Amino acid sequence: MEDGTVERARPRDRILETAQDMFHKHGIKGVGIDAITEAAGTNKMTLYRHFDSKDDLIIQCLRATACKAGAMWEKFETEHPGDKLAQLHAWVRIAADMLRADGRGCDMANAAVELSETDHPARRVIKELKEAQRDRLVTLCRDAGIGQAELLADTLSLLLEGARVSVQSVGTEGPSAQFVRMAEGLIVSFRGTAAG
Amino acid sequence: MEDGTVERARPRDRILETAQDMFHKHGIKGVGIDAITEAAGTNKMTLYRHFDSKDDLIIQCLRATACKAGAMWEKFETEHPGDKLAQLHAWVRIAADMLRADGRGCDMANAAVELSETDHPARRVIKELKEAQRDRLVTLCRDAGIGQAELLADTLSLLLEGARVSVQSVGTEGPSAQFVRMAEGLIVSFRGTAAG
DNA sequence: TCGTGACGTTACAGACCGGTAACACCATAG
DNA sequence: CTATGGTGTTACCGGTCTGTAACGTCACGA
Repeated sequence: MEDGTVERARPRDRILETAQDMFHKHGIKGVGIDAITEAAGTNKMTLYRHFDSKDDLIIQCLRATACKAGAMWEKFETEHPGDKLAQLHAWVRIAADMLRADGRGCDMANAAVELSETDHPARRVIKELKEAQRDRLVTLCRDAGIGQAELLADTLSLLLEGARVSVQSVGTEGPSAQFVRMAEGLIVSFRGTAAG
Repeated sequence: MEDGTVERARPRDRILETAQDMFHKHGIKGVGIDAITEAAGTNKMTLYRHFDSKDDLIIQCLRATACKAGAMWEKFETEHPGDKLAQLHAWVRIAADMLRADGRGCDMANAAVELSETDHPARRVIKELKEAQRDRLVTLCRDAGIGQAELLADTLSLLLEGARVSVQSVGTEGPSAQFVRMAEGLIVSFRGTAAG
């Protein structure tokens, strides 16, 4: 038991991984259950034995993606232990790298756009995960000695969110190309007015 | 001829108006042709006599929406003739009002998220319209005497784009609530460093 | 050896989708 | 009166979608 080879994980894990990737690339409404199961090397029945519905799969995918993103935050701490300001700059750098490399936006934001029904079960999950994401950035800003930590965190959040959407509209050469300059300028500006 | 009553415009106009509204509220992939024609008080055949395909309808809707947005810019000029800085502040105020009232983001950005196929015919239209939008804001910033006009315009663009997405994820009480404070702060900051 | 549970296969239901064909209607212009 | 063009109606095509039923297979553990 428990061989857990990388190339042949359990069906549930393969489905989750494949669905995350395909939802990210093609959008939630742009990919069907059949396409996911085929790409995951399994079948529809097995998917529905592990997930109640497509909506359930969507939610599990969002949680899994958020979990991966959470791992990145731990890397900030290990690479710059104790230096919160360096971690904030690392956040900016990682964000800029994603902008350049990815071409698609944040999975949660994209899902919120696609799932316009106000009572869709995924919406509360999106809100929950996005708020947790915000709290972490606020805490980082505060620990980095920024006076108006909430305002800087929210501004950086909106800038990144906007940049990730802008990339999808006008590409990487558009306004998002200036993201690092904007973010670094804001950090400098907020550090200047720090209320220690 | 040309009675053009408001309550009973020509079918093509009714379809275009209804489609814009429904695409905006429910998303492009969330609305079918049948639903549009029924809401517009007409039928599918009439729609396909005026539009080549759903993709064509999407594109015409995007252009119509952009045209309406263009009318807003003329209002800036009539309400603050010659005073470009006042027009810039008016832009911020209008943007904030939309954030509070609308709940759904920019139609072009939403469409870019939904239509992930890189060769979708609407994508070049989205890019074209978004670039025109950016050019107008850059020009306004420059005419308002801002030194780094492009950088301010791009920053404001990303902030608004991000705010409109954030509203869909976490609602109007999230980071977008600080939009005015952020935008006004940026304008002040950029005016301070103006290179006349 | 036998049972059990996870997984695969096929087929299907029921709904919706975008798009088209054929035909009926009706106001207006000539 | 008649011709014409815009419109409405019905029915349909082929495809795709989520989700389910029934059955077969296979590994593993008791």
